[in-house]
Amino acid sequence: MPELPEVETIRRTLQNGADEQPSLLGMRIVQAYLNWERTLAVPQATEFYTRIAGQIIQEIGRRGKYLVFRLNPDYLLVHLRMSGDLRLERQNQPEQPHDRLALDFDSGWRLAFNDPRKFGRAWLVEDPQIVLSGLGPEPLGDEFTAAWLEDELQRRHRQLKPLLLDQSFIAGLGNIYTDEALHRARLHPLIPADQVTAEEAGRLWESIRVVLLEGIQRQGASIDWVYRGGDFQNYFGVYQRTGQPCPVCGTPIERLVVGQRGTHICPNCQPI
DNA sequence: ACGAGCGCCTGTCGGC
DNA sequence: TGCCGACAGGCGCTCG
Repeated sequence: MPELPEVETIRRTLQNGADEQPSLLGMRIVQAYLNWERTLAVPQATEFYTRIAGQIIQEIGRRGKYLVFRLNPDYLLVHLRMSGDLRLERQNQPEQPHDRLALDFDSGWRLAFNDPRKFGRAWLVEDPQIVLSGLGPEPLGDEFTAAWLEDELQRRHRQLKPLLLDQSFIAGLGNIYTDEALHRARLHPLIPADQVTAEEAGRLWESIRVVLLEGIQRQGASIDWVYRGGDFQNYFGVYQRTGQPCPVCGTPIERLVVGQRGTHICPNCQPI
């Protein structure tokens, strides 16, 4: 379930707490568990256990689709990939199927990293830049301006959709929000970046931000069996709406494959 | 530089 | 009912 709005929703919940759960801030890690070795990218499991014990959650940040837990002195980074999720629960709760990694705190709470498909990863590092250095700008940050986007598009010849999905170009967009942003901007996913006009680039810039902000406002999208409580899925214009009418013009939504990813467009609003 | 293909994994769904 | 392929919110790697 992880694109920028979903990861941001998880970050806010862990940082601020929610109805039935406290904020993680200030909690001290007393023990770590690893059920699937490959979930931990670095360091080795034995070093991980001894190094993370005793560290305290100082801050919970986000960069692109990465959650960044500032400890002391290390950083714990988590990427949920396709099916990852984080659960905060009491330590007397039973382990769930597909729990891959867990942290027990001095408060009696446990943070569990559940990930059926095992694509998710965690890193314990001194410096988060070791993991994050290749990422492009934050689409909701100050660096990401319409002028920047227009300029960068002019310098590339890639198809729009694979370019927007490239985390080294912009950090945080995934399949859902890319399809939604392109639809809102009335741009076909296969258009070469350098053929996008200044006006179209401005539309795309605005669309990316609006779609991400709406996703965050609706606490993300909940799809399939991975449910988190967000309801942005009820407001999709094109994503997973093949055959249904475009909310703008009523034309049936079409599905195509772009860069091996299922892609949804309105053929009327998004001509090639 | 860029795109296609594939690997990593498990689960769900639709068609036969 | 059971089997089988297609597909899934991601990304890193090869190979042209």
